[in-house]
Amino acid sequence: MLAPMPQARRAPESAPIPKHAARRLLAWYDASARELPWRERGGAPPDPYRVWLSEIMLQQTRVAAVVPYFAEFIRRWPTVEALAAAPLDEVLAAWAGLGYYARARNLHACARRVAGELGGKFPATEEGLCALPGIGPYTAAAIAAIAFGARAAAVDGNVLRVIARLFAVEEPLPAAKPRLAALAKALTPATRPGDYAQAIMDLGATLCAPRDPDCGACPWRGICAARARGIAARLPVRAAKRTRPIRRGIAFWAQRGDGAVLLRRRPDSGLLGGMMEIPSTPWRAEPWELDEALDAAPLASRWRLLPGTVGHDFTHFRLELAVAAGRAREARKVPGEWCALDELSARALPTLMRKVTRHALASLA
DNA sequence: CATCCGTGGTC
DNA sequence: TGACCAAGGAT
Repeated sequence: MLAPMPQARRAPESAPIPKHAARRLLAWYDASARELPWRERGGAPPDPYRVWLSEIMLQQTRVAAVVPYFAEFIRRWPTVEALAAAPLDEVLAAWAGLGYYARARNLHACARRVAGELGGKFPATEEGLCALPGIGPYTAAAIAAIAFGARAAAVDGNVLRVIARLFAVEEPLPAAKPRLAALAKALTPATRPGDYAQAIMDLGATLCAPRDPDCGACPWRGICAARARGIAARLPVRAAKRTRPIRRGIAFWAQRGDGAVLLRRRPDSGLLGGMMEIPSTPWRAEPWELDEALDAAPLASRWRLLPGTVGHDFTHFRLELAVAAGRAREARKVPGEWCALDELSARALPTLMRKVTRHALASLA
């Protein structure tokens, strides 16, 4: 029987770590760093509250989308104690439009933990941070490095891409993540780890972009294995995704004589958890007939289907929502709550429901 | 590990 | 226009 051949593949621990890579990146960062509201200038010590808030908002969300939300949150709740004292519903309403609403619920829960049992102080270690709601491995490392100067490697999507290219790792994600994370950690310097964490993410967000990377301007152009082999643009390799199914439903736009609209609160967990909505049928693959949908209507009325539909793409499915309009003749008790039209903007309505509102108002105008 | 969570930008 | 994907976390 033949003995198995030894693997020719290099173990990750033995991959050569380029000398001075971190120093070179930091020099590039010092010369090119963008000015962002949560970034300290002039060597002022970072405020862990601001670092934490920005990192939660930046999860799977672009800088441009976060900037106005960060400013508004800091204006309304300048400290973790202020945020902890706010009603959850106000926090959800302020978060509306930013997406991934579990982040807002966890944000609030985390603020209460820190302001309460932790005496207003965020933990300074990755382990301590990771135990808090809404803080996972990436965010814990980012806060530990940026706010507390710990030598922690914050490995996000940008870093995975940069490292995959730097070492020309062709193994597909997500299987390659542990290897890439180990390489990222080995590359992290003991000096200025917070600036380094932001620098490598900045590199991924600007020059080392997913497509058409600007390798000629990269501080690592001389040491990048993928660039040397001409394969930078097609790394990292990702496993194929499946196509999104379509779900359909009918939303019920119920208006009272005074113009108020009927809203309903969604369950605390799951899709759009804790947010407000226009009541609707369940969402399913098969289209609905209006007659059949009336079983799910929040009240009896002469419902009529408005022309057109509202389309919205979630991560794992596309939703096509028709809208039925009806009048509530009496002020009798119905499930949910009535909301005046000019107060809708202040409610915790996710983007999908704002689309429904816009659609209904345009059709009825 | 796979799946579920929003939204907006980009080509 | 459809597909990709972004400073991820919870389950």
